[in-house]
Amino acid sequence: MVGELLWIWRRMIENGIEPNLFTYNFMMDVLVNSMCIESAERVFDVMEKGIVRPDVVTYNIMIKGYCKSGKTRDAKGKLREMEMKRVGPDKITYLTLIQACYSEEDIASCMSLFNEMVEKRLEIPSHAYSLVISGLVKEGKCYEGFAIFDCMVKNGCKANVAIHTALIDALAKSGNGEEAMKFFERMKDEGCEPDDVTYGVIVNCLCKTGKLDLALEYLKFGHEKNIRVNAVVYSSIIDGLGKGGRVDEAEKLYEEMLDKGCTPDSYCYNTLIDAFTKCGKIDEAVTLFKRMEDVGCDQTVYTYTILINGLFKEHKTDKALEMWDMMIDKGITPTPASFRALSIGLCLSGKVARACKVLDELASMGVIPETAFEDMIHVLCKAGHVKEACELADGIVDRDHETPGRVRTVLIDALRKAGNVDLALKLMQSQIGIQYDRWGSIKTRDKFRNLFES
DNA sequence: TTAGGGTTAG
Repeated sequence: MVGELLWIWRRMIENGIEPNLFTYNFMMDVLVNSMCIESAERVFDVMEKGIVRPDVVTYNIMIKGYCKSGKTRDAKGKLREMEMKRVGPDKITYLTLIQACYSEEDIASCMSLFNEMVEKRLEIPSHAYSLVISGLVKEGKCYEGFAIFDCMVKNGCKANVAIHTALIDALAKSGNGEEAMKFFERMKDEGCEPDDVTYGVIVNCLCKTGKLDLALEYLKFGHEKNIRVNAVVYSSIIDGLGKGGRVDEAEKLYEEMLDKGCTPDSYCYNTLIDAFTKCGKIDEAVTLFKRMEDVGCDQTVYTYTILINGLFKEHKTDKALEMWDMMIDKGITPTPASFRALSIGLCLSGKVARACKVLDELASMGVIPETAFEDMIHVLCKAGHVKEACELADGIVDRDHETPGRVRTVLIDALRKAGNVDLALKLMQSQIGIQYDRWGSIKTRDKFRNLFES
């Protein structure tokens, strides 16, 4: 398409036909949609130097191009350029930019762009409200989200199903389950028809607040009313059932899901695997893990974390380590939570050194789980392996991972939380771990493990 | 001629 267009374009120029604004913009849009951003930039430059100057549409297309290629900064620069060249940005300019900032989770920029729209008295499309409200509530700013919602209603803009859904979800997540249900009723009263995503949010809210049977009723209702029941609805209920110890029902629901032709996603598999590991059905969990691979469903860092936790719970240390290695081999980046699962399991099975080795390997990969040592020290103290905790603390300082003062604080806290108040006090009163000279550098350092000798 | 949403897990 682009090649043919360029050919025609060249013929036009050769025959002395000067493209008009419409042709230029059309050309720019084709280039941008084909991700030929640099070519679009060149056309833009030609226009700027020629007779047919870029108008608001040309700018909007260029901004779209920058946003599509992740160059949000350039896109914002183009907006300022428009203002300098006195080409007034319109609602499409702002909406394109707000969308890009929203995708990058830069809600502060969404807000300031939105405010500019308000100041310029531009017509605000419902989608702009949608993005700003969703962005605010995602950041936990429920109150601010509702303020924009009220302002939207005042301006005569009707809230659509997405805005209502985002607000219901925000209420549910901030612990106002009842308010969420009230808002759901209000939405229906106002003639806004809930869709499958709204039901997903409602069902999830019910599951999280322990109203599982009500969630199951909604599922039944959905089937009766022929509402599309999506994988999220199933995952939420399967998770709720699993966490409530109703694993057989969770499994049945998974089968129902398959019967109804709803494809389980990785969330769904993970929740069911989690349910299996929690009730000791580790073999079933591993079977499901293998099935994910067979059906081409991505095994994520969550899948591995759940299984590593489950395998350690069943004292299958080698299998858990195998799972960890498999994850690394597949190029899946471990998260602090996944390392926590591994390190806790290893520490509790007496393999503290192995956990430290994995931690060093992670550091060489550039992955540093921030609370790793703290977690390990806490878990060792909690299990009564205080001597190992102290040895680990020494190891941490020896490897220059942390300062003696910081490790000392962590150890005191861990001892206190584990109920070992005597040792915590002893450590507080002693000089172990921290001996500084008068310039503030470490003079000599006593080992934490000496806590047992004095 | 250009823009377009919200939900789920360790």
